[in-house]
Amino acid sequence: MRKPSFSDILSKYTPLQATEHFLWARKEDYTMNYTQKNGTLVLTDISSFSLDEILECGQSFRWTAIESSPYPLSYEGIAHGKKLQISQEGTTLYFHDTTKDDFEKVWKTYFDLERDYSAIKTLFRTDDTLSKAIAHAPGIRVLQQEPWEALCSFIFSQNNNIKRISGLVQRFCQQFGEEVRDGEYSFPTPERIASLTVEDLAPVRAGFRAKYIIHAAQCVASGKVSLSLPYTLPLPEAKEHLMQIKGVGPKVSDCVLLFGFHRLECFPTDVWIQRVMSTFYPKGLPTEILPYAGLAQQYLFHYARLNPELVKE
DNA sequence: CTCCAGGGAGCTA
DNA sequence: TAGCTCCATGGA
Repeated sequence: MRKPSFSDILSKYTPLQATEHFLWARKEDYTMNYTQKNGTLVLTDISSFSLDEILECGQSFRWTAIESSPYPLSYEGIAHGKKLQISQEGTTLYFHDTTKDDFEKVWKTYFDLERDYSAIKTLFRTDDTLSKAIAHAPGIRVLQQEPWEALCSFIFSQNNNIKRISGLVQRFCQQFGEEVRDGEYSFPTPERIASLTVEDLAPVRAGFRAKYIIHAAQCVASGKVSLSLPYTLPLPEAKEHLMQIKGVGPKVSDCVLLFGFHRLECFPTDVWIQRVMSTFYPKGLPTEILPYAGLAQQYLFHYARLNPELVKE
C-alpha cells in the first residue's frame, strides 16, 4: 500500500496531528540513492537543499566558498574532525574524496539529509507569512553540528556580526585545534581550552568573550555542564542547564540547542525575530508550527533581514 | 568621527 | 520583572 503523502495526512487531521504523524513517519521510507565515481560520492534528487543558503545563513561559521570550482556551488570545511569539499549542481550533491563510511556516519546526519524538508514546507505553507518567507530561501536546512562547537560559536556571536564571528572561530581553531591536514585545523577540545587564560586567547581577538569561552570549557571539562543531557531534557531544563555558563543567555542557549543539539522545536529570539513576531504573530506562532519552530525561525529571520521594511521596529 | 553587529552581565528602582 | 550601561573589536 502506498504511504500517504503529507498532503493526504493534512487533509484528514488537524495540522498539529499531521505534524505528529509526519514526525513519526519520517524515518519510515525515506531512502537515498548514491553512486561513487573516482572517490566522489554523488547524491541525486536532493530537493529543498541549497549549499549557499545552508552554509552562509549564520548557523555555522567554518565553511568557505571555493570560487575556482567548476561547480556552481562548492564549499570546504571541517566538521566532526573530518575535512570535506562539497559541491552542488541543481539537485545533485558531490561529496569529494568521501568514503561511504564517512558519508553514513558523519555527513548524512550533519546535513540532515534524512529529513523530508519538502513535507515540512508543505505544512508551513498553510501559514501566509511563512509561505512568503520560504520563497526567499527555500533551500535552508538546519545542520546537526557538534554541541561544543555550536556552544563556542554562539558565545562568540554575541553582539557581533557573521563575518567577524567566522574570523574568531577560524583563529580559535588555528591557535588551539589539531592540524587535520596542511593548514586545516580541527575544533579545539574543551579540555585544551579549560587550561588557558584570557591572555592565552588574545590572538583570537574575541574581546570580552574570551572569559566566557574559558568558563564554558571549564564547565564542560569538569562535567558541571553536560553535552549529552540537553539532547533529551525537557526544553526549559535543557535551556537552563546551558545557561549555567557565563555568557550564555536565552538567545545563545536557544541557538546551541537548535544548531548543536538539533532541538528543532527551539525558537531563538533576537531583535529581528522580535520584529517578525510583533508584526505577523502577535498571538504567537500557529500551534502546528511549534514542533519545527526552529526551522520556521530560519525562514523568518532571513525574510526579515532581506525585507526590513516589512517588519515593525 | 560615530554607529552598530543574530547578547548578556551586572546594576538599579 | 523591566530598564539601563558597558563590554572588545572592526567594518561601514
